[in-house]
This record gives sequence, structure tokens and C-alpha cells, in this order.
Amino acid sequence: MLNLRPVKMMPVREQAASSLREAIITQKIKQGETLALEATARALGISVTPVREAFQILARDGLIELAQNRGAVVLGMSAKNIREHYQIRAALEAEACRIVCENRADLSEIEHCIGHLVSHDAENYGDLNQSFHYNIWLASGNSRLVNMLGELWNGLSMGLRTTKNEYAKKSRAEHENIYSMLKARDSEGASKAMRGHILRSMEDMLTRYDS
Amino acid sequence: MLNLRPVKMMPVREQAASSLREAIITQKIKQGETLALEATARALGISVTPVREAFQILARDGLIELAQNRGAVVLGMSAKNIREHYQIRAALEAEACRIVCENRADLSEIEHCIGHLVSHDAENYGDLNQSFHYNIWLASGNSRLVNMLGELWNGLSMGLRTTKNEYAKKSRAEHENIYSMLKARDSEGASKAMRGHILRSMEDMLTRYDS
DNA sequence: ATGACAAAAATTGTATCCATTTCAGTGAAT
DNA sequence: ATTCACTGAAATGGATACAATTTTTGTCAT
Repeated sequence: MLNLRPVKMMPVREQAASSLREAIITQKIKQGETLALEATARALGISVTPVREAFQILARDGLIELAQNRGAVVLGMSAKNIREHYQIRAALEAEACRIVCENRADLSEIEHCIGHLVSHDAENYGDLNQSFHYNIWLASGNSRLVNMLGELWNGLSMGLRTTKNEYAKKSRAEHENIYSMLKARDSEGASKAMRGHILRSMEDMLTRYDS
Repeated sequence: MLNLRPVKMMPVREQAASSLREAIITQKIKQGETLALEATARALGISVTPVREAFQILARDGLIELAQNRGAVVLGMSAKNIREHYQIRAALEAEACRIVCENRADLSEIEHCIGHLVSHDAENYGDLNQSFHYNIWLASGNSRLVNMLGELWNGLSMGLRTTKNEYAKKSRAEHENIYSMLKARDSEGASKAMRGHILRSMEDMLTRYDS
């Protein structure tokens, strides 16, 4: 089958949001800067209306703050920010595990991810890691939960791509542990394991950003 | 101190969102209807720009869905919707309780709410209930968590205002139980109690909307 | 009645314009 | 010299008009 680009594009506001998101996370736009509306629109080659909507998306993702009549201020990764982010993620992902166990949800996709995580080296560890988590969210069957966790991930976790090897090893063991708990349908154990995994990731992140 | 209305108004987009939110929750706008942009702007007496942003806010709150080129479709309270909402709230509010216990946070505001809940009758039970929950969120010190729970509350809980008396009684006992757990700094107990409270509220809600 | 095609309406994005708020810079007074 | 107030520039929030797609509607012929 021919593999053509879909005719219907992504809305411009989301393209703008993606572009800005990447620039913020890669620190091309620095923390504390304020994004001017018209300047941003010019830089992106679009008009101001979709930029304003993109700002709202980014604010929802926690990347910027929209202050009254003062524009969009880029938020940084403070320790407080990181703690807030991971506390919420820990609660939601633990809940996802609990639901997966209680519903006896299908684990084949998750098992698939575990297979890749074991066999592959840490080159594209970031993608495999995200895929593992994402498939647990999906298996919960709670689409709202999937959306919220996706937004949270957008907001911060790109920083995880800079993961070191030592972290990958620890993390891999934890992933396998979580999977075994899910397979055993042990909702308490699985949610606790996921919670612990994420909170430990938080500590990892904090040591890198406590400068 | 004089209690005057603040000079600076709420942004129009948020006023619009509030107005639409109320209309949706009170079913003045029915489930499945699509909100036309210009018609909505005319009805609200404002221009389309802030209405578009209001639509995004409502979409974030889970009250409408923005379909590609097809406008804003009002979502109803399906059983699936209610379950998704309460599962997430259960996870987040339980986490708030856990944090409050671990941080030995100040409970005076929460205690204050409990006092009111005990002494007052069910007339304005809805407000007191919200106040109790809200102050637990606040005490967690996680501002992001407060925002997310606030949005969730906006999305569904107005329906709770139609609470029956029998429910209020059950609920009151659960609130007191949660408070005593918080005072004992029993993080497991408090989070479990909150979880149970919210999931039972879910069942209550489901019996009313399973028609 | 069904299917194709044409017209109408709605959404999305563009382009300006106005009012109000914020911010910066100048200048005066203590 | 520092502080305070005023003035003017710039930016946001909102209004309005308009072009381009896409969706929907409605008609007409088979």
C-alpha cells in the first residue's frame, strides 16, 4: 500500500504547541522568558489566533504560565515543579495498575514492551520506556486517565530522554517487577511497585536539577 | 475590612466558560448538541475570539469535545464518564491525603470545615463538602494537584448539589473518619478512607444516572 | 428511494483595529 | 541620590471582517 501523508493536517494550533513545547524542553527558549504573542506568531509563520490557543495548551501542560495582561512566562524545572509532577504521576499511574489488575485486562501489549526493553540496549530506551507506561495506561480502559497522563508526560518527561545507563538498568528491573505484579493480578502490589518506581525516578530527576 | 468587588474583572473567556459550564451541567444545553461558534457568541453577548478559548477550557474540563471542523459537541454523563472521573479523583485525592499525613501539614482549616459539617444541616451541604475536600488539596501543598482537582470538580461535581439527605448522613461519617486518620498522620489509612469515600460516591452517582 | 452534485453554513486561520493594562524612562521634589 | 509621579510606548485581550476548507444540506435526476 502506498504510504502517503494524510490529507487532513494536524490543526495549526497543535503544530504550534508542539513546536513551542520542543523549544522549551530543549531550552532553546529559556526559563523565565516571556513569549510575545506577535513575535511568536511571526517566528512560527502563522497568525496570532492559533498561537493564543497554543499558549493555552502549553499552560495546561504546565510549561508556561499565562499571567493577566502580561503574556506567557516560560516555567522552569524547579525542584517544587518536579515534585508536584511526579507526585501526581505516581498517583495516577499506580491507579492505572490497580485498574488493570482488577479488570483482568489484556497484558499482551505490555508484555511486548517488556520483551523489547529486555532485548534492546539503552539506545532508544526513552521510547521503549514511554511505550511501556503508555500501554499500561491504555490497558486501564480509562481514556480520560490516558489523556491526563499524556499531558503530564508532554510537560516534563522529555527531559528523561537524557537518561544515563545506570538509571536504565535500575529502571528495567523495576519494570519487570511491575509487569510480574500485573500478571499476578496483584493490584496492591502492582500499584505500590509503580508508585515506588515513579517516586524513585523523581529522586533521580531531582539530583540532576537541584543545582 | 471593606469587602468590595475587585476592580479587575475575570477574563471574558473564563466568564464565558463559567456560563456555558453552568448551562451544560444544569442541562439547559443538552447532551449531544453542538455549540455553534457565532450563535454562542451572540447568545453570550461577546465576540467569537473568547468563545473559542472558552471551548478549549470546557474541553479540558471534559464537558465538551472539540471535533475536527465539526465544532463543540456537548458530552453527557454516561456511566463510563462517571467511572473515569471518579477513578481519577479517587487516586488524586487519596494522594493528597497521603501527602498531608507525610508532611504533617496544618489541619486547622480542615478541622474548621468538619466543625461546620457537623453543626449545620444539609441545606448548603454541597458547599461545605467542597470546602472540606478543597482544603485537603490545599494542605498537600501541591498547587498542580489543586488545579487538576479543581478542573475535575468543575467538570462533574455540580451534579452533586442535588444530594439527598440520606447520602449526606453517610458522607458526613466518612468525612469525620478521614479527618481522624489525617489527625493521626496515618497516611495509608487516610488515603484508603478517602479512596473508599470517593468510590462510594461514584456508586451513588451511578445509581442516579444509569437510566 | 437512492445517489450524485451543487449550494449553504460552519469551522479554522488570517489580518486589522481598539481599549486597557503593563512597563520603561524621564523628570521633579525631598 | 533616591523616590515618586507622570507620560508614552508596547503588549495583551477582545472585536470585527474576511478567505479557505470542510461539513452539511438540499435538490434533481435516474
